[in-house]
Amino acid sequence: MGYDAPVSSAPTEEVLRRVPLFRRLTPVDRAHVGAVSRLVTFERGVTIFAEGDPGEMFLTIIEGRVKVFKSTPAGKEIILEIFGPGDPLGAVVVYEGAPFPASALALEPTTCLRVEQRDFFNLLEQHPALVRGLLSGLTLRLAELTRRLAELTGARVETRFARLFLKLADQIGRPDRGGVFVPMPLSRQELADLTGTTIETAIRIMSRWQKEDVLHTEKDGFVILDRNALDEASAT
Amino acid sequence: MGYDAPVSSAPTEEVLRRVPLFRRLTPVDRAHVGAVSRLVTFERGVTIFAEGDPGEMFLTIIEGRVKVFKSTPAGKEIILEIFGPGDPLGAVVVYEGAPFPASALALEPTTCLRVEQRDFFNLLEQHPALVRGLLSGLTLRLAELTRRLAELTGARVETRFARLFLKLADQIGRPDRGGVFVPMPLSRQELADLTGTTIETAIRIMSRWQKEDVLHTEKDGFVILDRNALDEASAT
DNA sequence: GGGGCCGTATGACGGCCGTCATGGTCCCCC
DNA sequence: GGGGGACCATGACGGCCGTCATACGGCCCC
Repeated sequence: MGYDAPVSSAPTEEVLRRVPLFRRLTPVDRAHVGAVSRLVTFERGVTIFAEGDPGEMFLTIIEGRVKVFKSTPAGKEIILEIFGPGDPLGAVVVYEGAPFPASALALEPTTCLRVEQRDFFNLLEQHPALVRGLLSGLTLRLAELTRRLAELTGARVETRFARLFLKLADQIGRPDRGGVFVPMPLSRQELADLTGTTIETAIRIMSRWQKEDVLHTEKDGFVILDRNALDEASAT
Repeated sequence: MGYDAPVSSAPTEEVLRRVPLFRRLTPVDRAHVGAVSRLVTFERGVTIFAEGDPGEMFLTIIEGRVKVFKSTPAGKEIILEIFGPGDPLGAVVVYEGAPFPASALALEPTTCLRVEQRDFFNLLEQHPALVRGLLSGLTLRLAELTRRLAELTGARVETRFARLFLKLADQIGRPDRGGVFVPMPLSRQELADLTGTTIETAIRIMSRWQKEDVLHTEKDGFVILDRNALDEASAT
């Protein structure tokens, strides 16, 4: 097996059951899915697909974290989403011919389930019920993007930071280390890309919050110590 | 027929043929669509649906212009799209239970074809091919939104204005009045909402361009006189 | 005609934040 | 140990642009 290409192997039934889109299929139908799908792995820092690439595959994250981002006309990059296990990648291009509108990069060692576009189409025809899940996912994605769009406008950077951490806290936070621990390590640059600002501004805000014991940065994530302060900042 | 409710009537075969999603159906199948759809009209300034409303219908614009917008947490509004004849409204909520993520308002006297959500679902089951069109539309919408998101970030307001007018020129502009005429009247406030800025800044930019003969505002639209200047500003 | 409202227009002011520059710390690798 | 790179940090400066205030013309309607 080559080491310059992603490692590829057949998925087990147990793995398929963990993919939301395929969960409701009968075991027999899942076997059909398994026959046309492969497990692929990506090392940290590897580009999974790039903006403009032809959308010829459908991926679902099994393990790991992936950032989906887009470059601005000025050359900076803005992070659209950070996806984790169970999230689909490339559902956007399920109909033929459309190129990926954004790029995806593995933030951690990542394993994905890959289905070629043609096979995926056949699956959809055999199982129209899958379409419901796809539409549902696209819809949620659209709603989330419109929300982000509204947020980016006019709000101060600090406000956007506060909202970002509040969202992370609600999604994956858990009580620990004297506050709410968010187990997602992000560099200052990535925080800047998530909020649409520069690294210097990101550093300034994070430094101040560190000093004021609002939010501490740790090796493996962040600890929110003063949620009230974030609520206040997010309201401004 | 009540005057406090939108006027409603049955669509003709000719109207149905003008809806992209139904164009490829056989006349017989279109008759089925016609049986469950109604033509509704909205006067200028009327809210077609509001953010948070339950998504219980699917609309397609037959005639008129509609702005789809979302309010920011600060209470301002940002225009996501301006739709015209043939464009779908509410395709976002085709699966049950999701509320509209944005509001829609008629910019002109507008006629739409309305299909109730339940009927629309039945249509999809009978004609799986329609799903392809829906997925396609949602995908394009997503790509457009990600593009807007990338554009909004970091770019100067004047740059966003230039890009907006260049896009309008490419989409609906035609040579006339000594330049490229864009037949879409938009108030300064609407320009501000489209670019995510304030009305004062919008006025300042438009006034300067008016003086410099880059872009003239007229009753029924805009005339682009110096496309080079816009190209230059959009590159900054 | 006058009053009110809407859209447009213009100026003053100030602050957020982007840009540039510098430096520190940690880690890897030669 | 030294060099280099990645990431974090801090200060100075300046300009874009948001906010506030004011004014003017057009239109509707009493």
